Amino acid sequence: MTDQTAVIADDHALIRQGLRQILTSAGIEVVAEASDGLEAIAMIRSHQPALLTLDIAMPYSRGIEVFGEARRWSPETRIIVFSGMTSTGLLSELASAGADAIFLKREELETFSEAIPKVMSGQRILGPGVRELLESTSNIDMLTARERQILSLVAQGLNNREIGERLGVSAKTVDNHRTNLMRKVNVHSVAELLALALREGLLDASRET
Amino acid sequence: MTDQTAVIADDHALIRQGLRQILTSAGIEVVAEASDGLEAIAMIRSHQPALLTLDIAMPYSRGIEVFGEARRWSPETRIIVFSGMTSTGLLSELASAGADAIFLKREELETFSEAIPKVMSGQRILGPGVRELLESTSNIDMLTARERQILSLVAQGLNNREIGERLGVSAKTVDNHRTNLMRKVNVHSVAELLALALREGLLDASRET
DNA sequence: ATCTGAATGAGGGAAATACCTCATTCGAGG
DNA sequence: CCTCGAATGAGGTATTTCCCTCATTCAGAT
Repeated sequence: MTDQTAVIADDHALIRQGLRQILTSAGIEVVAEASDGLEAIAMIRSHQPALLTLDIAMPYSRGIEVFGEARRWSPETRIIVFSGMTSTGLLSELASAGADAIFLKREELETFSEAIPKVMSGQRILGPGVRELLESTSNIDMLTARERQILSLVAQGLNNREIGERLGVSAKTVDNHRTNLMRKVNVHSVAELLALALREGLLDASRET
Repeated sequence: MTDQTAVIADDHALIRQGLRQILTSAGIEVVAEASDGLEAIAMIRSHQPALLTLDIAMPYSRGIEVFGEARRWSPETRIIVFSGMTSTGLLSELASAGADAIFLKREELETFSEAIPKVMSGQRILGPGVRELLESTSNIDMLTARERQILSLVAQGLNNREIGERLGVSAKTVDNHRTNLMRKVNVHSVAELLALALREGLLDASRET
């Protein structure tokens, strides 16, 4: 485990290419690449690399779970998480779940390359963009888990009745959660709510996989 | 202009890294990189490269304009457009505006590297993902300009009255436009509408620059 | 010259949302 | 033990959305 091996997990080939380049230059051997969560877990399990670069493509779904699985199957592996989104909720979840480094994809190249040896030697790194986001205390991250879940379903176009069915609660309960969460973030219509969620990156904007 | 030079325009350093690698391997010299639209135009004007790889980051705003400007200032430059979004509207606009190649960022690496010499020799290429999207006749691109405008305002969280005020028409007119556009895309609530708009990349999902 | 599509506006009704109060349960923490 | 937050659910009302029909104007196409 003291060897310099890495697995890259990202659904964009172009990003993988960039990362491979950076890692190789840093003297790290890229032993496998994965383009989805399942593949990533498989690669982690079989290679037990010293480093994993993990793209959290979709918030509140598999991304964070892939992280957890990776940790579970290869606890010694340092994990660098890349996020395209800017969800403070997800970011802080990752931070407290023990990600060794978190970066936004939009960070500068130097940020990555400088961070790599530090991470390998055990330091924890947050990209500048991530640090900024985590410090900006939007009232958005005081939503409860249930409220976030409902927000996500609202954003998928479901109405209260449908959400209630999906979650196994009454439409009225959903209505209440909605009222509460809307008061918290201070908006007054679905449109405003989704506009905010979109702005804050709570939602996943057009995702495959 | 028969030399093998290229300019890369993309706001993600990681993607630029990947592209630079590919272009260099194809025997093309990357003479400049740009991380925003303005910079891109400046680079195009001063370098007049044989090739431009252009990231259309945001739909319906500067992306398509950057394309037009690039064409204007350097008509001989072949332009490869990369899109992260999947807006058929934007894609077909680009296609008819004469982009030499259009790819989704999620395409396979080979797709890019194989396409480069072809584009340099004058062929026009559409990535498989793009081709697929353009062929899937989504009724989304039969929205009128006014309807798109209203969709955009709805997505900003405004209600009918506010949109009416902003556009100088009655709330009832806005209501009618909404009804029409919702019928066209076959959705039945703001939430559904925005979910679809988001999915189709009609909106700009949290953008910096 | 006519026709079609786009934008404008209205009336009206069914449905959903927004939001208030109130109540119960349950688990975590002081 | 007891309080408090979170989740559940209900009653009730005002507002808004959704969507139907209908009408006028105007520009561009046939």
